[in-house]
Amino acid sequence: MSDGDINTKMAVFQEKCRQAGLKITPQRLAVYRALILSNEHPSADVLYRQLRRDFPSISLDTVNRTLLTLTQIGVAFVVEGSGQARRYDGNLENHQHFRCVNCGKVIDFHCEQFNDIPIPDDIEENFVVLRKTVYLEGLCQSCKSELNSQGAPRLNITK
Amino acid sequence: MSDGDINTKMAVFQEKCRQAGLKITPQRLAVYRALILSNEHPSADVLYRQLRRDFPSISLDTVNRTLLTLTQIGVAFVVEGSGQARRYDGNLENHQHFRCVNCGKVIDFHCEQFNDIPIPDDIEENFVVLRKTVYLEGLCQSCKSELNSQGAPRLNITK
DNA sequence: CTTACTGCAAACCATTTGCACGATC
DNA sequence: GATCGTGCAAATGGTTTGCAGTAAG
Repeated sequence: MSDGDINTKMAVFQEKCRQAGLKITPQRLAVYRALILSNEHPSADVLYRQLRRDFPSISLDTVNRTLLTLTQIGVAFVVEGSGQARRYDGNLENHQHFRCVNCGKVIDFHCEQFNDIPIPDDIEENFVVLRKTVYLEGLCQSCKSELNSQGAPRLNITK
Repeated sequence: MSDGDINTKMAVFQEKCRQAGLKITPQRLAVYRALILSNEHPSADVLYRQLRRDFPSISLDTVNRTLLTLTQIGVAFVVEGSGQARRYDGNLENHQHFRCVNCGKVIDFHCEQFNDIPIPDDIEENFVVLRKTVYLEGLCQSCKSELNSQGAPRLNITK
């Protein structure tokens, strides 16, 4: 990513913060910048260790809280299923999962078309693929109506 | 699932245990049975509470350890990313993730074809879909060669 | 009779919460 | 100056580990 791209993203981010009524703090900017500069889908801890170098007073809590905020204003998201208690599936037949971001339920669904998706050549050649699945995230039927009846839903991807 | 189906699965499971040199214990059978009877992708804790009803002496540790064993002999798997520290992604462009089950790294890849997958009607109608992604799991390039050079790899999906 | 499995307790790690101080608007 | 954000400390929840007793092969 070029310096220009980064500056643009930082500007957009600051604008989003203002729109959301969030204050622009050095910590917030630093966490967001570190996140978009990373391509390793970092955990809070990884970012924290990194940020501490340039920002010795930053705390892990702030990193955690800031990352949560970033997902809430829609400038970041949580990598598939991470941060949830480990869940097991004993059904080895080909199927897909939908996860409700509100209640955490994982619901099976089936779709022929999904099973037939080919794996890209560059992956097939250099990696060993053990599992392939389509993953959907959103609101399940009951959470959808629950949130509708409450008015403005505040979607919290990490819940 | 019919009683016949369950009995078949239990028999296959016992055979797999023997092949893997694992002892057939009442706890192991109970955990596996509870898992395949559940369609809610349970966590260890959920299974534990359920199992305790019929098996008051079972411990949460045994459930945890047994579930790990089940993934190792290939009769169960861990639901996408669950059980890992929460990881964040600040890249909102359409892309897919490959997760290495050995080192935990999450690697981005791109594939036009994946972006165009339609969401099944029954999901589209009853759920709110906020994110759609193809998720691959396996061994990355470096772990692949590392494990090759070590001889028989013992794949541990949860690591 | 040997080896592996289980249950318990303690340790560990990631995440959350309450609170007082400090910074932003 | 009011409100929100931060850092600290403690609490919580999930998972792992070491160990001694117990059960399976």
